[in-house]
Amino acid sequence: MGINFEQLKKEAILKKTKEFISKHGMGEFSMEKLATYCGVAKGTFYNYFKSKNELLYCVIEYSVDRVWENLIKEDRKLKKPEERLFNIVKTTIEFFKKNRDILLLYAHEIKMAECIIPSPENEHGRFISNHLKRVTDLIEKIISQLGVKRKKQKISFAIHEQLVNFNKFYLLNPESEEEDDAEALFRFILAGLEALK
Amino acid sequence: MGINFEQLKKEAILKKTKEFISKHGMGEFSMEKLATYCGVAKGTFYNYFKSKNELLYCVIEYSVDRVWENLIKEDRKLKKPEERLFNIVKTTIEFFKKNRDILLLYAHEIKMAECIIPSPENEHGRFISNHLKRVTDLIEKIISQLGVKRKKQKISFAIHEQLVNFNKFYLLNPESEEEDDAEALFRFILAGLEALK
Amino acid sequence: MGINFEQLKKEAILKKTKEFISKHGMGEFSMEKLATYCGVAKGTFYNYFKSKNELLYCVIEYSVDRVWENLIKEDRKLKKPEERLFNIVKTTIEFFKKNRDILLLYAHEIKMAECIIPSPENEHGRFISNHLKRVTDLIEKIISQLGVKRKKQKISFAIHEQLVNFNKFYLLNPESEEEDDAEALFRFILAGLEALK
Amino acid sequence: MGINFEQLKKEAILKKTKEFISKHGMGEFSMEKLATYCGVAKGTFYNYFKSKNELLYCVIEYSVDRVWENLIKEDRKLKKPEERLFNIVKTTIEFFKKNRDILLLYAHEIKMAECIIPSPENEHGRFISNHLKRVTDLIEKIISQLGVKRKKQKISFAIHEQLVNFNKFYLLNPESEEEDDAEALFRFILAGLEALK
DNA sequence: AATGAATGAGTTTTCATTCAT
DNA sequence: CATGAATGAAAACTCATTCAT
Repeated sequence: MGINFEQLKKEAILKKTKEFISKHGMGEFSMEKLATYCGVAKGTFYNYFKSKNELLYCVIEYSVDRVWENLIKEDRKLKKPEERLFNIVKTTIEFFKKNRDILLLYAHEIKMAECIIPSPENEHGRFISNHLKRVTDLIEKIISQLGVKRKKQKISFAIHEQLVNFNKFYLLNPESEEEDDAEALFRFILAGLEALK
Repeated sequence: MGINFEQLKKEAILKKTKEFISKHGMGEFSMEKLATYCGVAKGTFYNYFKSKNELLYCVIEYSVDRVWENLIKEDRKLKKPEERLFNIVKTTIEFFKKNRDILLLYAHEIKMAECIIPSPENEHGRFISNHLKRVTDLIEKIISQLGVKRKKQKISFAIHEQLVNFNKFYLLNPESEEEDDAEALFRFILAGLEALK
Repeated sequence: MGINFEQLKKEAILKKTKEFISKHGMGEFSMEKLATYCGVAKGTFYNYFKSKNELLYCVIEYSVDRVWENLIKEDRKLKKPEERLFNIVKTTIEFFKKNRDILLLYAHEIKMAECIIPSPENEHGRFISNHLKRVTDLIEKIISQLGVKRKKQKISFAIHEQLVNFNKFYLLNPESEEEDDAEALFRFILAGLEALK
Repeated sequence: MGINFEQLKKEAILKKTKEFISKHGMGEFSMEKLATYCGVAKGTFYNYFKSKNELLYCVIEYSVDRVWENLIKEDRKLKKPEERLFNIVKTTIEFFKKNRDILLLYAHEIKMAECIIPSPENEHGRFISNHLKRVTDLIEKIISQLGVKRKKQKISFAIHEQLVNFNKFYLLNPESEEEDDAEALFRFILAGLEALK
């Protein structure tokens, strides 16, 4: 059982692509420019991904899997619903804070999926849909434990959107990051949930 | 004081463009296809807008102004902060529910602005920034009235993102629209705010 | 009922393309070079033909239709099978002599159809098949009149191939063209047919 | 005097290439695909042939030499011109029937030579020209024996083209192969030749 | 000798924009 | 003003060939 070099190289490309988009934005993106940035030939990408779109889809899916990993690893160690909810708030905010390029990709994915709604007609659309589902399902279970009875699915969705999009605030106001933002948001959400029991 | 035909035609184009994007998505968008859809020649657009991007920026700005108009018209009639907050929740959700095409445009604007952060370097970026500011400022004032002291700007932003993005839920789950979603969200937010006093 | 400018322009492009291939061969062919040769922009071709392959298919079909027109126009005026056969021999040889570029295209079509056998799976393949059929059917009727009973379809095919490919001889031996080649071939074929009655 | 391994490998590659083209057609041909089909690495080909075109030229020349071998071996045993002519008709038709892939290559060679006329400017063009000449010269001698006086070169060429291209009929009509086609063609040609004495 | 990842020149194709009518 | 054919820059993609291992 040797090392999967193919996989390693794929991931190296995905990482560099993420980095490029993060630095220069999607408006600057082209296979040519990416090749120059990566210091490889254009054709090389096509040895690993069958088209530009496939490469971009993979970057998104790769990033999205990293978010989930971060989230679930900690969640598994926790029991109390309050702690689990706090973990989600904190981890999500932290993760996007450290990976702002993903935010851009997330946003752009909307365009690539050719619609804000991840289309169920293609594999990538289904991947994004499924990811959304696994995260909101997790939140749903937690708020269930907290005693929320009605509109659990909607509220889970609303909370998730809030966390994911909150990071835009840091992008717009780079100087205003504080340690206890996650805690404030957590208290805000927890109190809100109380009102829905 | 005659009729401003120029302006009328511009608005007719903006409306049709919004409609086209709403129906076919940005993935299908091209000046050619838009021309066919509008029943005019491609060149005509260039008599009213200096480029494709300007046209699209104008569509967004036109739509965004409609959101604000709806919001502020009702807000001016109200006094109590709870009522004003409820108006924002209700109006925003309702508006996007009725104008899902704007949601798509909003999303795509991210791409056009070539960055999720409305760039302060161009007029459109400034317009979007300013719009965001006027809405969050309004929310900030209201939650101030409600007694919130700390992190008012951030919380206003978080609430606004939640309302704007909540509509995605309807897009993903078309069958699940209910009358009292706005009320539930309002109660959730109001209770949350209490915790931050 | 005005002039069909679209059609006229299409035909002008087809003629020029034929000319280019005739002059420079398929090995030199590219949309770029063709554009330069025609004195128009690359993009122009795509306003009239949806892809490079469609353009090439159209050139062949256009040429092939010219062959048929030449053949059938005269055939309709004739009654005696000997006269009709002579017309086919003479017209085919003459036509290819005057339109050697078509010969090259005919040959290349083999490659484009991705097989020497015109594939029944695509429209172009069907067009070529049908053309082959209409010509050999015509020959078949004539040799029937001449009293041939057996293997009429095969013999018609063999005669047609001989006529179409005979022109290669002129290409290989440019100096050896003579007036009475058609007559000699006609006598050769006619006598051969006698033996198959 | 050891075994020429180099030559053995070259021939193994040529055989496999012929086979590949026969199975999948030139449209599917690429060095990559051929490598997979042969179970060797792309680079290997370049140890034996200096380019893709050289490889393909060699395949054609290899095949063409097999045709000639078949033809001449039997011819040497025969004396009567009728028998010799029948041998050519029969052997050519049989050979192409058994080696349809060559037909495809022959056809494609036209493209590679970048002209239907085998170009005298390169070695391959000269090879094809010479092959054509040795076959038509043989036919010319035979029809001379049969008493044909005029246009012997042209008639030889016409007969050869007819035999080579007759196989296309079998490709187009796979079900219609018969034992006595060669005989019918032979009688057709023989009778035709009588008329040219 | 064999390998196959990397290469990059060369192609096809798209589409916003212009401009003569 | 409206038109839409023509434009051509820019982008995606292919594949024969090379070369380090």
